[in-house]
Amino acid sequence: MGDEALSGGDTGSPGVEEVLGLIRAGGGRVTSTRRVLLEVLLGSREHRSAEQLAELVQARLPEVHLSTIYRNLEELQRMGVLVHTHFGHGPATYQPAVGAHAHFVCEVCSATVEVPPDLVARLAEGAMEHAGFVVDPGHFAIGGRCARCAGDRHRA
Amino acid sequence: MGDEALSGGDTGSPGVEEVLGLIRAGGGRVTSTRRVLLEVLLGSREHRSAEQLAELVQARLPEVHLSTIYRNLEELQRMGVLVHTHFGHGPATYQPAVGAHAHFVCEVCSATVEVPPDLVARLAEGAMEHAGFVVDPGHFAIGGRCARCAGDRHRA
DNA sequence: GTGCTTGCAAACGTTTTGCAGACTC
DNA sequence: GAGTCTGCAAAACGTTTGCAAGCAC
Repeated sequence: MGDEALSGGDTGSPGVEEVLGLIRAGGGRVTSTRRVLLEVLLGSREHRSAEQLAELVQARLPEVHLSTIYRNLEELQRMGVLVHTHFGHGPATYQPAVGAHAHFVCEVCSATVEVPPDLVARLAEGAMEHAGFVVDPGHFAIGGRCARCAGDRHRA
Repeated sequence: MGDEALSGGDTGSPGVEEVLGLIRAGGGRVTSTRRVLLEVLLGSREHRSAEQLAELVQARLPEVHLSTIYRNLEELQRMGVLVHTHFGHGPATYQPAVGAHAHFVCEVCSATVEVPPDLVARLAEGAMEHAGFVVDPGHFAIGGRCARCAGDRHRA
């Protein structure tokens, strides 16, 4: 597919129609599955699993199959519209590439907290200095315990 | 047999016999599978997948089954002897809890680089200040591109 | 009409689980 | 002997793939 910039001149996430236009420009077809998936996906900044996305799409298009969701997610990632993150166990989660953040994820209660950008920046800077490593801020989750669960020691 | 002399392990990694003693003290049985698994596991600081560990154990005890490895790894984690890490795709990897580090993992070539302790410390400090979040330094891998792969941009 | 996309089913790799027999204590 | 641990088989889980029919262009 093309490697053109996504933005149509605005500052936020690309719109559904923009992405569909890119797909068409690259020789792809615009299907209702793709339109609905993009609406669901770009409509929020939440990260969602493939299965959750399938359910949301199926609310409007009951025939859509999970494997179709996976295939479209893969292509949207190739296009740079989405990124996915692995939260320890459980399924990968997908979110729009624009505005993707790193996350802390609680290993006890699974709560997630966005990592503040300056912390990520400091880590990325250190990684570069130490090892020439370019950190991908949208693609990792950092495990630990959230404030609540860290407070409860052993509740035996 | 083991060629290491690990004793009174309060500063270094616990020795095989120490852990076996703990198992026995908890009502567990000392089996040859457990002894060999511990020797393989504590004998290096490398992180290895369950399947790799199974192969290493099977070199000495060919009958050992993968599911037995998983069950023992799970128990050793409950005991705090081991931790596991998820490296994006692929299987989880296991390493001794003592001396566990965070890792950068290259998303292109899969190379791993240890994250320097002071960087982890700074991140952990920031996480605590920002959200009261207690980072678990042994349980996450940070994606990105290593120096070599970051140099090659798009080789289109 | 061309050929990209889809639904379905089946395979995949990793991890977990149920069970009867083997073993440690 | 009692209770833990093991091998085996099979399932569970998230994800990928092969194929023929369906749809956008």
